[in-house]
Amino acid sequence: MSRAQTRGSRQGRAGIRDVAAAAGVSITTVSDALNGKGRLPDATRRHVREVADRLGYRPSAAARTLRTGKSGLIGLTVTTYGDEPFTFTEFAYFAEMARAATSAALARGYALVILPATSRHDVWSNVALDGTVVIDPSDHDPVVTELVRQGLPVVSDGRPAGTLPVTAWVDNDHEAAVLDLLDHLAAAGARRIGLLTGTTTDTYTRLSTTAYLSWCERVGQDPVYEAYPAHDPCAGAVAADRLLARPDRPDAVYGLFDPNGTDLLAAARRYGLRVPDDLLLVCCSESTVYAATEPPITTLSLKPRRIGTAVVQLLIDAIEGIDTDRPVEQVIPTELIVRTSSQRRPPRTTVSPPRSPSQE
Amino acid sequence: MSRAQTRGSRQGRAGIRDVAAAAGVSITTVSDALNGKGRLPDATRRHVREVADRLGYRPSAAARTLRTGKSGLIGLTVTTYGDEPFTFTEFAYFAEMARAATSAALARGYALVILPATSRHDVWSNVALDGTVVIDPSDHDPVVTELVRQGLPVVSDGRPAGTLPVTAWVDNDHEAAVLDLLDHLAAAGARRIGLLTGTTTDTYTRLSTTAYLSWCERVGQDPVYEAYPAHDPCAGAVAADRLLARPDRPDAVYGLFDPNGTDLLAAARRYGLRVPDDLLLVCCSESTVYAATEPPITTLSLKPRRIGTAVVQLLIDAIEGIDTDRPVEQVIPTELIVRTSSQRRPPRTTVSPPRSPSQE
DNA sequence: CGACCGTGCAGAAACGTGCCTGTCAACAAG
DNA sequence: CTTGTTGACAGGCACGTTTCTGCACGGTCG
Repeated sequence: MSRAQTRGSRQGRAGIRDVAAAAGVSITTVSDALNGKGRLPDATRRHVREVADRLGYRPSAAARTLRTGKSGLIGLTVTTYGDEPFTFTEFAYFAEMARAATSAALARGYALVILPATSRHDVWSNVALDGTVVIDPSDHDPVVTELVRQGLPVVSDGRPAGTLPVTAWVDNDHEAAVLDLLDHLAAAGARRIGLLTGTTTDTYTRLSTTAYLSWCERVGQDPVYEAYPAHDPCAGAVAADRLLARPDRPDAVYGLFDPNGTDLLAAARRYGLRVPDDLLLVCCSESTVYAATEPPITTLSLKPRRIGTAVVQLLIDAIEGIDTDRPVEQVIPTELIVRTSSQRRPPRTTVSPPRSPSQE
Repeated sequence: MSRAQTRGSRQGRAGIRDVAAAAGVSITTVSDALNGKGRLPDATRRHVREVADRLGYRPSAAARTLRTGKSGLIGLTVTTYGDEPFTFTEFAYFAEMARAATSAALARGYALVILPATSRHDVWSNVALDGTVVIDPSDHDPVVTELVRQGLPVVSDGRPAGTLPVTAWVDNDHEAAVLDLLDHLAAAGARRIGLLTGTTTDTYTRLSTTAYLSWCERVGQDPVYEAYPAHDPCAGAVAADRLLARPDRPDAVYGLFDPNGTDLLAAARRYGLRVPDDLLLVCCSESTVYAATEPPITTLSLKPRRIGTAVVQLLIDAIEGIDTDRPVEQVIPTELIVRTSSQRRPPRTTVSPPRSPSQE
């Protein structure tokens, strides 16, 4: 009795015991009634629900997690440069991808936790995750191997390098995208295509660059490229300038990173080059600003929304042990959004409209 | 003994019991040794740590949360339009703010959970939060009142409207910022300043608009503005067009939302207006693209990184019951980044350099 | 020499759920 | 009347920690 009083006078939230006592039933009945399990008459169910509502009862997430082993939390791990969680160059991509992932997770009753890969270990072990999404994991990522060792499903955005044992992955076909794009530029009249690339060794940069080199070899063009540390927003402008200052100046450029479009446009203005007449321009970006620049710039979209959605679906399937017919290795097609900057002879005077927000 | 065997042969992770058994000490000793509590000789501490490492022991976050009542998780709630977690117009702001908030939280041992305000209730109650950051809560936000009722600290980004009982808040002085900005335009020679604003009733839009109206009244100018639903990216371009098509066409425009800069620039081109000669332009944005547009556009920065950091610091202080000397109502100054678009007579030929990434 | 005290550790009670195992009544079939 | 069956609930254990309480022990002091 003194126990009951202690509980009853407890500060804060009401527990399942209080509900059981107030409803005149047992704890089991309350649990079953609220979770829709067991075999109870509807009258009891309604009664218990009503009492729970009246007391403002909210089940303890921690206790439920401890008991069931499922927390309903998914980690969203993003590679970091320096001490900031995500890098400048991937802003729009990450934002869109995270947005889609959050939506998809929420629709299936999960929430997303942002966890930088380089974060202190104590934070990682302090949150109970059901699984993790890893964006572009590095070669032998210690975080990934540790998670896999703990038996947690890990789905990566980006084909895992080496023998990284992820549960599933989703990626674009970066090589095909670059080859397509270079063909597009060549068809528009480009004779010497330059590349603005990064000095980092992540998969995206590596695959795109080798695709460029092999394309050059195939068509017999000397490669013309500049590499810079992609995490430094100022270095991009400098590298764009360097590329256009070369004696073997290209008449078309593809920039691998989001801000390269404005960087290259500014550099072209500085050298008095007209776009697209003197210089064709394409960059990889998710930003809508390139629809309204002067001139509008052709972009390669990696479809981050589809990737974010796919990654989360795969992860939750793995968590819940559902054997869907979804392949565990998915390749999402890219989309080349052709605008003025890559058309030497604009066949129409109309400008492609801004992308609809309700795209898939 | 059969118990011990059952435990020993358990699949998956090792528990604190296993560590205690392997180290030949009690559970208490293990807990104290790993958490740096109690009074133990260093030899015992080292021994226990070593055994724990050898077994790959990771304490269960759920059990710890259940016992201590602290989860180390902070909610990041963002208002939603439609079914997507965050809106288009706030992309750069939200991304920067979330990035800073994540960093600040991580530095103090917390992780962030993204939780849209309109999400289903079951997701909210399924995650154990120590507190929540709310971005721009609406008037009588039901989520906020519910959280406060549960005794959780809530810190809002944006001055809470009405009598919303938040623990603390951080905001810009939007009125002062707009007044300053309008003075800046007037000093640059603007005679009739127009406004591109939103139809929503959130605090930011409301305060900025009333500041504009009161400034107009003070200087005796007729207000010239167009409002549009800010969550629709296409509507912005249309509204920008409408504003410049008016018979009382303004010779300077301030756009409240991030994409308004490119929208207005495109509209000006359509009407053959030169910037800044025929039209002065300023918009509120965190995007770096406006440093490289033609011409570069003056922007008002709300300093989302400082806001994100401040919000998290206040929240964690409240969670941990620390009585700092930090004020619970903080006003962060805005920054007007003056570029060519708002200077009728460019005094220099140099263009302001892109902002350094290492700004505070 | 007994009372006292600080040290080093162990036992066990929570934390709040979910679920497995019973119990008890009612009822039908034999 | 006995026995099997089924519905409607109660009891109690387990999840893996943290932490309060307390025991044994050796040394010190009155």
